[in-house]
Order: sequence, then structure tokens, then C-alpha cells
Amino acid sequence: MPEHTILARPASTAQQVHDWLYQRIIRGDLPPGARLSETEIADSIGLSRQPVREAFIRLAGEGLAEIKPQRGTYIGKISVRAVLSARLIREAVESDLARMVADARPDLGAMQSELAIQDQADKAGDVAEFIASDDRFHQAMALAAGQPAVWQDLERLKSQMNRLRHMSMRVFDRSRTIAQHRAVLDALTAGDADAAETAIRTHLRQMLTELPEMAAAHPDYFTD
Amino acid sequence: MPEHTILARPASTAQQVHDWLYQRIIRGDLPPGARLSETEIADSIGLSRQPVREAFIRLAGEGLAEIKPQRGTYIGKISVRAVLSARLIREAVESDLARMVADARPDLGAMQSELAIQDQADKAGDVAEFIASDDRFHQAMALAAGQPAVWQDLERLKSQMNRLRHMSMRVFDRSRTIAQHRAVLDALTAGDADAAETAIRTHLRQMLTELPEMAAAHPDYFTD
DNA sequence: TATTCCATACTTCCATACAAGTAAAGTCTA
DNA sequence: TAGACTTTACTTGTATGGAAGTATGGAATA
Repeated sequence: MPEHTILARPASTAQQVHDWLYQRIIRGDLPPGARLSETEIADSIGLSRQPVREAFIRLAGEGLAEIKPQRGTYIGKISVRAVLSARLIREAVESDLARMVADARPDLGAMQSELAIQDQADKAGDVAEFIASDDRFHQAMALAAGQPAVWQDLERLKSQMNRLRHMSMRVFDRSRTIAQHRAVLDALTAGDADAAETAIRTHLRQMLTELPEMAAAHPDYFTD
Repeated sequence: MPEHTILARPASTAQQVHDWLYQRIIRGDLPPGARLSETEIADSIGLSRQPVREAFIRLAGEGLAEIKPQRGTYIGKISVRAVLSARLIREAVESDLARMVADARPDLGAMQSELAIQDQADKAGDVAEFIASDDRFHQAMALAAGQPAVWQDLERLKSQMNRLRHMSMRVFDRSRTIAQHRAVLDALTAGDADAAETAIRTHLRQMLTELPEMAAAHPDYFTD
């Protein structure tokens, strides 16, 4: 008998509420600064306050919500500092990963097919699918480097960045992103570690120009 | 009246319980795999189960506890994968930070004085102080690079590593750590970015040799 | 002896009630 | 009218009871 259950038990109610709110926040459906009421949400989905409250605690732990005692809970604004910090970390880590991949020369079919999906999603104007594929592209690189756990850690840091991307992808030129991805993949395929590092750093520095523009366009969504 | 309170209101009971347990876990007082009971802890400190439960949820969100529904809550074992992942991230990020510091040539007095503290703590055999100063040394480098937020992000990832260090610092040779720190600081002072990167990478790869030894010595404290 | 079944004592999870604190509206007073 | 005070309607925080699920030990059965 396996010691771990095969059938995954349905997640707890509190976890489900968390996941639901998480998606709505990341996708920008719940805008930064919006008010979250325990009682209101509990009533709307026919639950008591307790599981909703526990979902709030999880969200606050991820930096996506801010619980002000006896005052209210609010969707956290996008922290410019947190975004910049996560971006710097991503650049440092992914450039190391890129060097590892360029040196090891593993199969890169997964990254190749994501590039094709991005081309298609761009033409179709499917922003959500484009962003999802963008993520999978970078994840595939971490996988090719033999470091799946690293991507999981990056994902936790990225949550603030993701909200920004859902805003900026509607505005900014997606073909430029595709071109940058292609440059990365070409360098990796050629096994050129220096070129790969340069390409991935250039790509991830893109956000440094997008962030100020977004912050200027929606000042009330951001905090220092 | 300022809109933000100057005097920090005492944190909620649940938060205090969390902080208390957090310290005990990091310091190894509560060993990996140990059982945590809502009722037991609640009774022992004269509270109801609810705040304790919420503390557990926070700990689980940080990867320090594992809540098994209807079965019990346990101190999470040290995940070898998580430690290795955090280590790789640290190496990538701190080598970028080291280059930034070497190029900018800021004041490095803070790092210098931490080195002196480590010398003293080593001679006195004060392990806790040594580890704390070790952390401040690396934090000072992030600060010198003008990236305090990056260190905060790294701290969250480091929680698994910290538990390991509280175990290994009792075993391993602390003078070696000091020598490595000195090599880093010397390179930074000289403004030699290449040497600084090499020194910090060498230092952070130290753990790669310590981890297997620790895992072999306490196999029940670790999980894949 | 080995195996199956079942009662019991746990655990976490959810619902409900109440307590404590905040903010904003309304009211009184000068 | 201006300002201080009070009331009132919120908010999150905590306590407690019960529901649902799990593991364990013992009894019945082969």
C-alpha cells in the first residue's frame, strides 16, 4: 500500500476561497486598494466568516492583502520596491540558469513550442494565454537546467510582478517580448553561455522601462 | 495627528503565537517532524484554539509547518530540495550584489565590524551570536548595493536554510566561514568585481558539502 | 495465530456568539 | 457657525460548541 493517498482529497474550504481570491487578484479583477470584507464574502458564497478569514491570512502572508486590525482588509497595492526586488532576483537567477542550460545542451523542445504558442496568442490577441505561455517558457528553462524547485521559489516572489504584467501586457508591444524570447532560445541552442546571459538580462530589464510608465498611468494602484 | 500610529500597537495574539513558534522552530528547539497540537498549545498558554490555529496557518504558509487535515499538524522536516534551491538563488543574487558593490565602492564599515564580531563570537563559542552576525554581514552587503528589499526577499527563502545552519554551526569549523567572509570583504574593498564574485560563490557553495553530512547525521530531520 | 470489524479517542475544520476597537455620522454646546 | 462630544454602525479578533474525518486498540471470527 502506498503511504500517500492516490486520490487527492478536495482542498479545504478556506484553501478554495484563497485560491479563488488569489486568481482574481493576480488577474487584476480585484484592483489594488479594493476593500475585502469577511462578512460580505462569506455571505456571498454561503459560508461563515472563519474560512474566509483564514483565506485572508494566507493572502496577507503572500503580500497580496493587508489586514488592518479592527479597520478592514484591503487588496495590497503593488509595491514598487517589491517588484524591483523580485526583478533583480529574477535577472540574477535566470542568468545563472541560462548559463547552465547553454553549457549542458539539453533538449529545448518545450521552450520552442511555447514560442510558437506565443506567436499564435499574440496574433489572436489572447492576453491571458500569452502571459501563461510566457511563464511556461521561463519555467521550461529552469526545468532544462534541472532546477524545477527554483522556479517554484521564483513564482512566489513573482506574484507582485504578475499583477503588473496583466496590466502592462494590454498596453505594451508583445512582439518585442517574442523577439527577446527568440534571442534567448537561439543563444541557448547555440550553446553560447555569454550570449544567453546577455539575452536574458536584456529581456528581464524590459520591465525597468515599463514599470514607471504603468505607475504614472495608475498612480493609485501603486505604493512606494 | 499622524495617520499612522507611532507607537506600534501590540500585535494580535495570533501573530504573537506565530512569532514565538517561528523562533522556536528556526532555532531548532522544536525539531523537524515534531507534533503540534492546537488544543495542547492553546491550553498551555491560556488561549482558545482559534489564534493558535491561525498561527499554524501562517507557519504552513512559510513552509515551516505541515497541516494534515483531521490528522494533525507537524513541524515540517527540512526539505533538501528547498535548501538547495534557496542556496542556488542566494549564490546568483549575492554574486550580482557583490559586483554592484565592488563597482560602486561604497563605505564598507558595517561589514568590517560584523567580521570583528564574528571573530569574537567564535572565540567565545557563542553560536547564536555568530549566526546572527553572519546574517548581518550579508545583509550589509545588500545594503551597500542599495538593495535592502532584496535581502528581505532572501530572508523569506532562507528560513529552511537557517534551521540547517543552527544545526551545522555547532559542528562545522567557524574559522573557515570567517576566512571566506574576509576574502569577500577584501575583494569588495579592492573594487575587484571578478574576485568578489568568485569569493562569494565559493563561500555560498560551502553548504553543498555540509548538507549531505548533516542529512546523513540526522536522516529523520530531512525529506527529499 | 492471523484477520476483520468496530468502538473510542483523538485531530482539524467550520459555524456561531460575543468582545474590542475604529470611524463616521449626528447632536449638543458655546 | 464652529467645535467637541456621543452615539451608532461598522470592522477584525477571540472563545466555544459541534461536525467530519482519522488512527488506534480491542474484541470477535476464521
